[in-house]
Amino acid sequence: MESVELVDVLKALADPIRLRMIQQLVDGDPHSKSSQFWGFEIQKSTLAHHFKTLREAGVTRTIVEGRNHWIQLRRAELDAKFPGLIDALTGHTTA
Amino acid sequence: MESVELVDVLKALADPIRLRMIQQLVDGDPHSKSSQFWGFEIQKSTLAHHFKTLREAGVTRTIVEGRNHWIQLRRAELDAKFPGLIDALTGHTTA
DNA sequence: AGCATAGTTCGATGGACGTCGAACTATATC
DNA sequence: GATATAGTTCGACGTCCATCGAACTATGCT
Repeated sequence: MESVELVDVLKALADPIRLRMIQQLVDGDPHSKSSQFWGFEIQKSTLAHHFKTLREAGVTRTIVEGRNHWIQLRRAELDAKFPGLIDALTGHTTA
Repeated sequence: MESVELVDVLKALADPIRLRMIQQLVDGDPHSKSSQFWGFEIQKSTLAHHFKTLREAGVTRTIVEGRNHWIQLRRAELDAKFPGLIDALTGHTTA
């Protein structure tokens, strides 16, 4: 996590799909990777690609439970390293 | 400015050069576009490309004074539309 | 007018990226 | 073991983008 750079986080989030993903993940809870949950009209291989991009950028972690995978925002680490960033990117825009 | 989308701002700032640019512009004052000011080791055509990218994303404005051009962060508009974003991207990284 | 300077625009190039289908891995169920 | 299901990986394809050099525009200066 120490090696996570801001510019790489921004690259990861500068995509409409992935930006909406973290906005849905902002509550900090693990969410299913099942495509039904997200409502994107993309193939599951593309979905997996976006999950990987977020994880490799240090934005999310993956939890595996048997056949089911969960994705979770690394809220605490991100807030510690980039204070205010997640808040600014997720819904507090018009508040 | 109403049509400025968050994802497009992120695309504009998800580049090492342009991220450093807005970090130098964060004081809100106009800064010379002269390459000496920035200290990047890139050609002036590339510099102009980055200026254009920031401007078209709604992040900066350009002020022309005779032969000299100035670039300025659109601080107030960005703060109004994306509260906390500029703060989060400029300098609070290691604090 | 002639020349220098500040900055942009254009065309080309190489690399990165989003998307997809197909193949693959791994777990669950019968 | 056989089959189904969840999700990833791989290869290909097309598009976008950062970079550069050269040409261009426009202002200032002599």
